[in-house]
Amino acid sequence: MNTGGERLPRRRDEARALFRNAILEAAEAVFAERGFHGARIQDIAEHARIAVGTLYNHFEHKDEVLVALLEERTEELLEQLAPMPGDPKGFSARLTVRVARLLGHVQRHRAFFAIATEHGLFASAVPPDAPASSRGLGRIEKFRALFHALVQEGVASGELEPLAGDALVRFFGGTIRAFVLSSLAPQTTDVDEQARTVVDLFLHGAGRRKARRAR
Amino acid sequence: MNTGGERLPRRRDEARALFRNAILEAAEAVFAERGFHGARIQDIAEHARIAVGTLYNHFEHKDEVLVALLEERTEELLEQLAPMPGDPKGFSARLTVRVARLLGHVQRHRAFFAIATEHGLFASAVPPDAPASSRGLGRIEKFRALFHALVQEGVASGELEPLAGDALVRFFGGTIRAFVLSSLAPQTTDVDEQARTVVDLFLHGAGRRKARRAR
Amino acid sequence: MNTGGERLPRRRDEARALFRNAILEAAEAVFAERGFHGARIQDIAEHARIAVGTLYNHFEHKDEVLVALLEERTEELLEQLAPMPGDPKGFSARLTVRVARLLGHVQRHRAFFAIATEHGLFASAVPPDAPASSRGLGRIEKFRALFHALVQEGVASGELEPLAGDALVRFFGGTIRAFVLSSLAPQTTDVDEQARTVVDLFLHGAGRRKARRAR
Amino acid sequence: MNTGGERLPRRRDEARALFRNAILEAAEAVFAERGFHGARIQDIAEHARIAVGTLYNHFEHKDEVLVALLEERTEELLEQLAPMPGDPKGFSARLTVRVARLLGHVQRHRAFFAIATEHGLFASAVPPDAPASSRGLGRIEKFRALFHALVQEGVASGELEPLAGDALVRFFGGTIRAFVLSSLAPQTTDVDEQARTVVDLFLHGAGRRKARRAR
DNA sequence: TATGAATGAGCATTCATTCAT
DNA sequence: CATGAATGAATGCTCATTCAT
Repeated sequence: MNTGGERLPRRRDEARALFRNAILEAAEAVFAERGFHGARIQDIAEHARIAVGTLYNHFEHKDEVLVALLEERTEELLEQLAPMPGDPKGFSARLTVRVARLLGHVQRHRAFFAIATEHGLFASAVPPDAPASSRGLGRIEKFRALFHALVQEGVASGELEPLAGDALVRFFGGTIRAFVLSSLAPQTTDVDEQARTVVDLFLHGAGRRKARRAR
Repeated sequence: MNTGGERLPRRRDEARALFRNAILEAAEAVFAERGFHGARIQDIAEHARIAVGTLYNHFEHKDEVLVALLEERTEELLEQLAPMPGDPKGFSARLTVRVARLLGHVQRHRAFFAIATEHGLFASAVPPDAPASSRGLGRIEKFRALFHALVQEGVASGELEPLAGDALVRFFGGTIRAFVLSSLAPQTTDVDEQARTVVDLFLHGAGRRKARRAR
Repeated sequence: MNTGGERLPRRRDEARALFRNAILEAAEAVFAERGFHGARIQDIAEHARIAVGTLYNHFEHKDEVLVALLEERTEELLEQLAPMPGDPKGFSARLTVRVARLLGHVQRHRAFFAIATEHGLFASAVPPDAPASSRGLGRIEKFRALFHALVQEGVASGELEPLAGDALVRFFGGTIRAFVLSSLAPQTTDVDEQARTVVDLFLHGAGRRKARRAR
Repeated sequence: MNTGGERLPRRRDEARALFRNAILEAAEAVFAERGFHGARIQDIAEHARIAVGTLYNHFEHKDEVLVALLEERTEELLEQLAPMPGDPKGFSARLTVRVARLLGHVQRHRAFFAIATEHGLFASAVPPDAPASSRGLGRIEKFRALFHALVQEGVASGELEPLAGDALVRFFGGTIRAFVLSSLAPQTTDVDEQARTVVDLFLHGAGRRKARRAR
């Protein structure tokens, strides 16, 4: 049974979502090509095949477009780290598949993440007063929270050394980031292989091991 | 022998260096306060107590100021990683004191490095076409080269696992970066303690260890 | 006889009038608060609780709303100057009560007249090419005509000096305007007292009088 | 004797004044032709044969240009009302020549005063919050003050009836304004004749006089 | 006829860069 | 060389108006 009263609002919302999406995709492309400051609102609008005014019906400021885009892609990125049905059981194996998923997602949105890293995707240590950054903090926090949860998981499972402060969290973030950056390079790399390296290094470090079986 | 011919040029060069320095310091302050795009050439010139035109006698473009500044501070940063007379002998101990020096330097130039990290201090993976970045590559390369050398040192000493590719280099960079970022936060942190953590994590990872002596 | 054919149109007209009125009242409020250029069509529509499109079903341009509003309030203003049943007989007494009515009306629509005076309520001497003003002339003319009639009345009654040209008309207008402006100030003023002053000054000027009875 | 130390600053100031003047004159022309809101900064700059940026080196905002212009012309207008060497002695005769000067000045800057009257030259009763108006108040006040002084002069000389409040001041203002407006009309009018009428009406009103000698 | 989202021309303002002094 | 005023291209954003529903 179709309740007519809902149909119109739903259509409207769908339309809004379509626009919003088109704008964000256009923005992703233009930002990736020209960088944030080089991207003109005009360009984004044209790329989305809408008028400038229309864009401004959906976003108040240019900043807001970038923030929304970061938000959106971040959310997706975080989803890659979430557990999924077929994931293996052991902590390190689980971690490996998750990291592989994350690296894969980054590679698929390579161009965008390249500029996103410059706009505080992972961390802008001392955020400027810009309004964009205010919401940005929330974004960073989500990362930190998820990393934190992952680390706790490892500590709980006994596979991670309980370390004071958030050193482990930062360490994990830094390790991930280092490999995310290399994922951005144009040459295709084996994501699974990379993920294994990430997790191995994260767990055992770069130090020489006496006897080591399969890694 | 008349050294007059040399004296004047030397004076001139000294004067040029003074100007250049004043400009870079002013730029550091203004960039730190307003970010690169928020900093007007005018502001920098005023802060350096010179005229805009004078600034343009020393730098061709605004970009160039940023690049020169990154170059300068990077150079200093790299110097912190170089071996120094009183440094201990063992690889990990040597590494620790070097990392401590680096973190200390970052803390001293906190405000600047905060914005520098956003402008590819450590790595901008897919550099945009901006002229600034073209020279930037050289800067990144210096880092990579130094990190590479450090890692080789460790491998040679037998304390680092020889890993294919530049994974170790990236891993080291990522680990450093993670802690550099936290150095940028306003609270004073114990640099030596941090350095120990960095090196320990770098060497042994976050995994649980059976028996561990002093870290 | 079936009046149905008339009923509907009448209803329609009533509806139109309701809309028109709501719009004009909303416009009065918004113009008063933000001035003509500061008032967005959107604001007016919202204030009238209708959609922008609806407003455009009743007025072709933004200008037209202002003009209609001026027209409407002007008409009312002119009505205050018209003779009314209980008015006294002598010219100056008649004039006084009329002026008192006018000042009272202005005070009641204070906010609007404040901006109206800036948009040629009384006179925009050299009208710009704006379409708004073209009809505006008619409005000014109505004033002039009414003032003219009043002056003629006075001349006919022998109480006004017959002066060449429209000097008297302008003089009367200027005098009225001076006191209208002060009526716009927020402090409540005694309208009757003001009207007496207006008429007295208009009739006898500001010059010193030898012996003067009750004014 | 030429003091070199002063020459340069003086030149600079002269240059500034020249620019400022050119801008104001251009603005007068463009405002007069298109009205304030119709005048684009671009137009004004072009008319002054300078670049837009240059205009902004002399005025912060578009508003400021209008305000400065009003200020400037107002000042000149007020100067017309000031006593001058050859002026006659008696109050009314003195007043007449002053008013004639004022009307003459208005006629010479006809186009500008036409739009100025719409922007609060004489009085904007309830000033909007616009920054432009804040200084505007000072301008109005100068008028009021001068009118007030003139009126006091008349009262002191015994030729004006001492009236409570500022009624006389407003009355004078209104009378002047009425004739200023008609001065704005394109037909050339005899300024002296008009001035006589203004003063006569101001002094004796429009009422019928028994016996009247020379006016 | 009411609606309100889409439209895009229009404009103030900024700021890197130049160049006459 | 130092100076700093002049330059004008570039761009974010507004808002009256249209029109498909």
